[in-house]
Amino acid sequence: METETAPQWLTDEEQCAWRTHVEVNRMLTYQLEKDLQPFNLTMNDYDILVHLSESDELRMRMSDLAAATLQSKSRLSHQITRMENAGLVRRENCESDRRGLYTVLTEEGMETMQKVAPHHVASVRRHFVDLVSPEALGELHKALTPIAEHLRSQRGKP
Amino acid sequence: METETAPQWLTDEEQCAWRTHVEVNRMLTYQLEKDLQPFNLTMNDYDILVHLSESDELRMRMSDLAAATLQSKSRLSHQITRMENAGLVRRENCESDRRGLYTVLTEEGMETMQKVAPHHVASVRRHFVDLVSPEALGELHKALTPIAEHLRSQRGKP
DNA sequence: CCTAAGAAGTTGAAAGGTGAACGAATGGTG
DNA sequence: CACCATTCGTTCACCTTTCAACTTCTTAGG
Repeated sequence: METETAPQWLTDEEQCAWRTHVEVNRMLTYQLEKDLQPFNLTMNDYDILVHLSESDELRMRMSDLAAATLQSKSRLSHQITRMENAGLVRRENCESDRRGLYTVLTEEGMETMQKVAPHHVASVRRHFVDLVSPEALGELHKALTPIAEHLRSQRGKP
Repeated sequence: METETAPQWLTDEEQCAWRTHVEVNRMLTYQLEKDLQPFNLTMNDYDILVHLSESDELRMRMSDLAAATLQSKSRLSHQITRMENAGLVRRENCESDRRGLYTVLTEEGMETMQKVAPHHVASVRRHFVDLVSPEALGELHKALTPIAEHLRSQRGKP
């Protein structure tokens, strides 16, 4: 039995909006990454530092950190090894679950964070936030919210 | 001489909007990539097929394709080698500039494109376009346009 | 012309990412 | 308690991306 349906192509407006969105993301990622380079950090590094610095006791379980930063355990494991070698974080055993580990922000990691954050924020302003009015930013946020919710609900489905 | 300035942190609204934007992008990329997997294509592959299929004579110079898809020449070269092995494209010499090469869409590449496109479009609808009203999509587009322009103007600066 | 500067693309090694398989530890169930 | 499914995090083999070096060709200037 055929269940073929005529494809529901995008209208011109939809296509334009979609392509702009994709393009902005790629270029934005590129710029932010570039602005972090002088500090020898990637966005991935930075993201992890942010999560740790905002968490209780400056530490997070590997799994939680992987979920929070939307990456696989495998990738995070490699990533943390690199950051450990760079002195930004340190692994620490978990008392309550001996399979588990904490990633802990080191003093040096914290200092790096504090040094870099203003530059990164400036970069986000320069390439994104300050380019649109607060109202437009609000609209943007409102438009993206249902999408974010949908995508969160999809995570790890068939 | 100190040129230190108090960092201009993001307001709560700005931060929320920004974080949502980043999160949407990561999750969306993940989903779209996943929806292409059954066809043995990555978004990078697909993007290249789209560019070729929309270009004159179904062919583009390597450099132009690299610029259009926002990747380095080196990366594109490896990428095209893989796609060539998969039979989707073929390299062809350029008469007018003997340093140059064309990437040409093959018959098989075209067929793949036609087979996959409806699914990909459906995926874009399901995870993005259809989740917001046409008005909201318009607002989103309007908000992103100045950002896109700014970023285009930044490409390859110091 | 001839030459030097530079553009087009490729290459190979090193770094980063992926996914399956693994050992260790946990926790619910009979 | 003993079992087995499940979770935690790492590791291995394999693939992709990056970066710098390189070849070949073009082009602008003397």
